[in-house]
Amino acid sequence: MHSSAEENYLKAIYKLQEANGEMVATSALAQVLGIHMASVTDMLKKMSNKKLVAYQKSKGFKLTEKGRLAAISIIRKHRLWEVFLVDKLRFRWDEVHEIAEQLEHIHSQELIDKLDAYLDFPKADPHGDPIPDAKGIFAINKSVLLASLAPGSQGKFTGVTDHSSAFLNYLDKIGLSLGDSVKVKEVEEFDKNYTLLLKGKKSVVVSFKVANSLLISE
Amino acid sequence: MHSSAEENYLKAIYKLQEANGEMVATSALAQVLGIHMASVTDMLKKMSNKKLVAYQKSKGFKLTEKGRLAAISIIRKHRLWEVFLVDKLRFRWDEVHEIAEQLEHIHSQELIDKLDAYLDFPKADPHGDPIPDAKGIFAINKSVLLASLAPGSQGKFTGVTDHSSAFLNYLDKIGLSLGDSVKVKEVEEFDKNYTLLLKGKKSVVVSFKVANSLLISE
DNA sequence: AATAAAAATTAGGCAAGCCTAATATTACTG
DNA sequence: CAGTAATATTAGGCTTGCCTAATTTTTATT
Repeated sequence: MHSSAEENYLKAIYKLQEANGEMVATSALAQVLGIHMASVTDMLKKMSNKKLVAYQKSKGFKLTEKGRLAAISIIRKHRLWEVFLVDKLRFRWDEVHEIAEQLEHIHSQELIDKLDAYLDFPKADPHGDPIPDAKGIFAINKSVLLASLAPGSQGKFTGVTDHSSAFLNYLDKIGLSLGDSVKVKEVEEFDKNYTLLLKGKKSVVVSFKVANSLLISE
Repeated sequence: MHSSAEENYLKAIYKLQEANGEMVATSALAQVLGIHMASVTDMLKKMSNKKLVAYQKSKGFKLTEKGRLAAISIIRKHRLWEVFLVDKLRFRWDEVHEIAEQLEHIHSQELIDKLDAYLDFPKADPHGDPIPDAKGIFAINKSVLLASLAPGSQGKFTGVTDHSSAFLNYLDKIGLSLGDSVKVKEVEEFDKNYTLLLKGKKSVVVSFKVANSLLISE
């Protein structure tokens, strides 16, 4: 079994690879984990010996298949626990991340399988992030960033890329919830502000920063 | 916040004090934690500095009030998680201990309070062990060991002192469940075997070892 | 290409928690 | 009460996962 530290590395590398392509840099990892580069070098040497990551000198490193499967398993746990916290324990969607960060490190295959069944095999967590099944397969997610849409396009709001409390609370405040239909009414050239039409009625203006953190499907 | 290691010490010391009176010996703790005495000495020095335990040289040590409260909080978490695993996730009562050993170290007061409410404020875990409330108060438990009862006495089976899978499976096998009424029909002088009458009908013969692990109330 | 800046690694250290071996203390027993 | 056994403690070490400081390698800039 892997240590919590290793699991956090695996998860972070997985997410960096997803976001920025194949190879991941020591510095990028150090930044997202909030630790120093020397420590990352250290750890990656160990994880490389365990065949969880593969080096390519002066190109960075990436997960091996073994590492990828381990990472997905952790992500699965994290997201299932988030569903539990919101659906069953009635936490708000902006409160669950830190607790799930702890729960994801509980080691028990049977626990996570039973939790999955208890939650009725959810396909996405409270932030719209897809939950891989027991075999590590994601129900395909073809969402795009709202910021990539042209005026006139519309779709369904199905996820966020910023999981901070501040951002999630802002969405609550402007009345935007997962599943809502969203239409891009106008994009202001000058400041890149987006004017959106929510659920076919309310209109709100959001910054590029916000538009770039919203995932739209369909 | 305390480390998992510290929490395990706190819990173990609490249980030893409960079982054997005031002072706890280094050797006893080393034995139940499965680590060496020198390590225990080490750790207790640190925990003593943190005012979690109080030394009395050559008499052993015991929990301070601060330590006692911390221990009870961990026990509360452990037992609530056990209820969750059995009542909600449908684990068997002999499967939950190891998983709860991990879950008990999750740090979030809000989580445990919401879990408590979700489970409808249970007073005992699946093994009959009392669950302290949020203030650390136990609903009083006046159970006695079945092995201390004279022939003819009867009561309700409300708990166990042995939480091993082997023992719990044995109870399942002989058909003894929490809440059942039990009458001591006979105690054999020679080998200390107990003949019990379960639920007023079935009669079973159990060893002293078993009788000494069953808690009877009422 | 020379130089500066950025990225990565190496070397040496530290705290937590464990270990073994050696020593000291306390308790038990004849 | 001496001698042994049981208990405890000290001393020195190890691994994990982090740190700082120094150095090397790579990349970017002129």
